[in-house]
This record gives sequence, structure tokens and C-alpha cells, in this order.
Amino acid sequence: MAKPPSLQDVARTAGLSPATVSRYLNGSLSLPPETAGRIDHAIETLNYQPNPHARSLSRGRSDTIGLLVPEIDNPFFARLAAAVEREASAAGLSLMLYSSLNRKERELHYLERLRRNFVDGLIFATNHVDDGELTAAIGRSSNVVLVDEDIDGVDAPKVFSDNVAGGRLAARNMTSAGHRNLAFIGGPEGIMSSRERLAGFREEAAMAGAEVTVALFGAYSIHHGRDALRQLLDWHPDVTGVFVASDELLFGALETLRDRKIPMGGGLSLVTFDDAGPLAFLDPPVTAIRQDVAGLAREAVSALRGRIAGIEDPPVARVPVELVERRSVSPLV
Amino acid sequence: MAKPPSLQDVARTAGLSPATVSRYLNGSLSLPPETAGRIDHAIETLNYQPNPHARSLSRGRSDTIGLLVPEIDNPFFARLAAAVEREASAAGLSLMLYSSLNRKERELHYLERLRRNFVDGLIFATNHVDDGELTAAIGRSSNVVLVDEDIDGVDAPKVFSDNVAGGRLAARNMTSAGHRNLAFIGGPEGIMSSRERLAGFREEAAMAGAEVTVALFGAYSIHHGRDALRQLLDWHPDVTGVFVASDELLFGALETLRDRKIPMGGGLSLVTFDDAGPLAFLDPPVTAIRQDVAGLAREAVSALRGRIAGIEDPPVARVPVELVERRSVSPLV
DNA sequence: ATTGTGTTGTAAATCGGTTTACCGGCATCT
DNA sequence: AGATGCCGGTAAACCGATTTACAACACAAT
Repeated sequence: MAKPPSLQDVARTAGLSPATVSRYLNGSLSLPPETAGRIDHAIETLNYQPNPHARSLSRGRSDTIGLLVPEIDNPFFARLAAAVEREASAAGLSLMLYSSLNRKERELHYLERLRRNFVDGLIFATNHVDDGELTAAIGRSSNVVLVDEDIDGVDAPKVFSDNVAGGRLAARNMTSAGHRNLAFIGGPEGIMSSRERLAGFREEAAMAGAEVTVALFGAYSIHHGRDALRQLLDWHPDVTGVFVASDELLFGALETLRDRKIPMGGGLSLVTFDDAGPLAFLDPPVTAIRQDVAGLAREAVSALRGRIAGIEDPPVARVPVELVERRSVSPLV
Repeated sequence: MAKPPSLQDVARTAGLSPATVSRYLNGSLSLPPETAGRIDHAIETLNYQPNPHARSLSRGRSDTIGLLVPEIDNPFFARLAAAVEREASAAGLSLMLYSSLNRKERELHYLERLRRNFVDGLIFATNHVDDGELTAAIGRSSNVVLVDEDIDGVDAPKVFSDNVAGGRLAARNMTSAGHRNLAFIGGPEGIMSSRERLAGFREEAAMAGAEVTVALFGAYSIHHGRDALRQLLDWHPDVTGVFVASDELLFGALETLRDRKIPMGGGLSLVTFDDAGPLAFLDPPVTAIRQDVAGLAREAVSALRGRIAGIEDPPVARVPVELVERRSVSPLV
């Protein structure tokens, strides 16, 4: 564990000053081949790598960005993290991973680290409604990009899936299979994704002469999925198709279906949102509106890089979603 | 976007020297209440937070650790990441997330960052066999902990699940349901987890007078799961129970089962390993050997912290696994 | 001979902390 | 009175880079 070589060491063995080596390495000085060769050689033999902390301190940036998600397990955010890491790494950035557990103090804490330049920027995903404190904190620091879910009043680049189109696709899929009596099981009521998915679903259903009889909001959780479907079956037994706004909700719904021995598809048609879980391996495989996680990540990282570079950016990007048709929607006779 | 306050600023407004403030904050100096109050007050009003890069540079450590996994999506590693982040955060450490995509260059690259003190330590998970280069690179840097999968010849703390016990549990569950003709679908052949899971499975099967007729190795992938089960059904139609060494393999196997219209449980009994996917929501829910991801994370972070602190540590920790009995194993008449 | 114009560098300040070595003054002990 | 110890605090070096400002030299042009 000898101490790693510093720029000083390189300079010394190359017979030059640290400044020269630094400027050469950073391209702000072009040297005659002979000198350059000496530097390269010294670097090679010493196996020199610059100290990232010194670099960060000096340059005032760290080439590191942060991703803050509510929870890292949860297939959707896991995929998002993977995609963001890929994008960041491709852009020469490291990724700091934070999880907020949806707790405001933790979100604020990590925003604070951004303010202290621990990271150059932050990709922020949350899914709870804000009382204004977050909005204020985000407003205080400029390099933030919101992804997946909106926070009211925040002035920052935003990257969302096209939820409305997703809702439409779900509705179209069901109505064209003959379903007319539909329902929606969503996430928290105040939240953008819930609202928009329902809005699209409702609009498109209406156009086909179908009706969305019930909309049940709650947490994006298995628990809520289970309970909501129970309630739905009890109170609205004539519903034949339900659009479930996330994979977690779907798994909960599946539990209820199993308990009541109602076959998915034949008994009740289902479309879900996300397509992050192993939906293709369920029986029957379930039809889903698939979020383009890679696309979200690409847009988010690119918006963040723009922001860091001080570029004015488009306020909000919408990433298209896609219908992945499987067999959980049965034609209605 | 005013420049954030520095220690200097705090010292100035408190009418003290930077050294005093620093030492006070780091506990190496105790001050009379009046002076301390002045500092606290200055910090409060300026909203001071130390610059982490300066801190890291000066102290030679960053209070940041890295986690390197093959892929972040993949429910098992996602859960591991979540658990490690939780442990790290509880210990006041930040987590850098890296994904190797199982490519050696990337693994080496990240090890290099460790050597440069970008992170204080690295939790390393890989799942491919090594040609010795990794072993060498890991040997060069001391603060590495191996988790989940072994790399031959590496001298570092290691944290693994008790794979052998897991194999045993799987075998016992099947043999006690009357199964005598068993099979194993595993991951890559050379790899510890495959070997150990099979070994335990085989041993315990033998004790019950059952036999593991076939063992099919391959990647830990859906693809391999599907193909292996096909092959198994074709060549060994008398097998009644199969132990599948990961959730991915299970999903592949499920596909084959569905194609051939063989019901899980009644048609073929299955036990899987990991229990990271939504196994409880399959029909029937599938019995699994559950890895204690939180336990793995706890041991790994604690071993790494020990290593960083220079403490001699136990060479390898084994984390118990647990049988989660569901309904994919049917009693054999 | 003087002036200019590159070329090839370097000295020194700076980023924002931590840490070592020390200092002046007061109380206590002998 | 002199030695001892403690309290409250500071000066200055250091971590390892980047960056600004400038210097020495060669060579050509005037």
C-alpha cells in the first residue's frame, strides 16, 4: 500500500514542473513530441492516475451526478438506476445512488449535498405530494432534473413518460376487445402519473363509447392493488376490464384474483403500467404499457448535462410509451 | 447561486481562526460554552456545510464506498444495492454505484478508482470466472470485500450466502414430499454458487435415498432456464422435482412449462433460489430458498468498514438462507 | 540594433478543509 | 519564587490537483 504517485512525482521524473504536466494533460498546452513523450513515459512507469478529490476541489466540479429514487428495489427504479448509470458512465460521469424512502428529510438532505458540490447535479425522482418545502429547496440549487413524477411549482427540466398516451393505449386495447365497463386502479390521488394515466384512459374510453365507472386511488403498493380490486369486485361486479397503473398494483390485484378464483383474462381483463416485472412469465402473460426507461434515462442525463454546462433547456421532455400486448385482455363476446 | 460559505467565513464571523473552528467541529478541541455558541451561531446563520472534496482531500478518505454489481436491474442485485445503500447510509457513508456488465475491463476500471481513493472501499460482486487478472488487481488494493460470489485466490473478506444449506433445504423439501428423482438447473459451471447449491442438494437428496439425476449448468439467465428445462423434459421425463438455482432460471423454466402445458406443482415440482422476484404472485406461488439480502449487506458493509479501519477480520462470513414454502412442490402419491 | 512573435515552459496562488506544533496566561504545587 | 500543568486558541504546513500570469529563449522582420 505505498502512497500512490502524485502529479509532483510525474513532473519530477519527467524533469518538468507540475504545472506543465497538468496543462499538458488537460490539453491547455501543446508540447514538442520529445517532452510529451517524457511525460507519457513517466505516467506509464509510475502508473499515475490523478487524485479525483484534488481534481474536484480545484475545478469545482466532480464529474459525478446523483440519482435519488424512493426505493432502489422496486423493479422500475432499479431499471431506471441501471439505465442512468449506463448513460452517466457513457458520458464519463460517476453515479451516486441515494434512496429517499419517500421521506422528505432525506430528500432535503441529499439536495444539501448537491448544494455543497458533492455532486454536480441530481436526478430527482419522488412519488409523494409536496407541501412546498421541496419546491423551495430545489429552487435553491440549479442542477436538478425531475424525472418520472412532477413536483408542483418546481422550475427545473423535467422528464416524464407520456402517461396520457399510455392511458389511451390501455383504453383502446380494451375497448377494441369489446370492453365497455372499465375501471382504474391508480397510485396516490394528487400525483401527476395517476392523474394523467387516468385522464388518457378516460378520454379514449369515452371515444369508444365505453365508460370508466370507478377510479380507485391509493399508494403504488401491492397492498393497495389487492384491496382496491377486492372493493372493485364487491361494488362493481359488472366491470370487465381494469387498468392498473403500476406493476405493484398488478401483483396485488393478482392476489385478489387468485383468492377469488377469477382467471385473469377470461374472468377479468387487465392492463398494467411499467412493464418492469416479469410480466411475460405470468399465466397468462399480462399486457402492459411499457415505460421506456432507457429513454427516460437518456433524456434525464442529457438535460442534466445541459444544465450543468449552463445551457438553456427545454422545460419538459415527454418520452413515448409502448403497448406490449400479451394475453391478459380477452375479447368480450 | 452565491458561493457557499467556507470554514474561513465561519471563523471570521465567529471571530476565531479556521483551525479552531475545524478542531471544534471535529471534536479535537473542547471550547467554553460562550465560544462554542459563537461558532454554532455563525454556522447557523451562514448555513455552513463543509465542502466534501476539500475534506476528502485533506483527510485522505471520502466516507464513500462503492458497490460493483454485474447489473443493477436484476432483482437480486437491485435488492442488494438497496440494502447496501441502507447500511452505508446508516453508517454515514455514501454509496457509489457501478455496474460491470460482467466485463472484466469495467471491473478493473473501477478497482483503479478505488486505488486512487475515489472511494474508501469497494463491495465487489461478480459472476463470471476469472483468469487471474482480477485476483491480481484485487490483491493490489486492500479495501475490497467480495460478496455473493467467490473469486478464486483472492485474499479479502468474503460474504456469501450459505449455499450448501440452501441446497439441502431444497432437497429436503422435495424428498419429504416424496420426490426421489431430482434434477438441478444451475448457473455457470465453474462458479461457487452453482457448485455449492448443487453439492448441498445432492448430499441431502442422497440422505433421503433420492437421486439427482441431472445437473445442467449455464448462464444465470432466462434463456438458459428455458432451454435447460426443455432438455431435461426431453431426456429425463421421469424427473419429478427440479431445483432451479436462481429466479431468472425459474422464469425461463416457467416459459417451457407453459409451452408444454405442464402445470407447475402438479406436473413438475420446482424450488428456486433467491426469492427476489414476485414469486408469491405466481400461480401457484413458488417455493424458494430466500437469500437474506439485508444480512449480506450488513455483513459486507461491516467487513468493509473493519477493513477500512484496519481491523483484522474474519475471512469469510456465511449468511443463513431460509426456505420459503409456497405451493410449487406437490406431494408425490 | 530593435522590435515583435511564437515556443516552451515555470512560479505561485488557489480550492477548502485538517492537523501538527506551539504559545501566552493563569492557577496550583513545592 | 520557580516549576508544572491546563485552558483556550493560533500559525502554518499540507492534501494534490488547476490556473493565471509571466519569463526565457529562438528566430524573423524592420
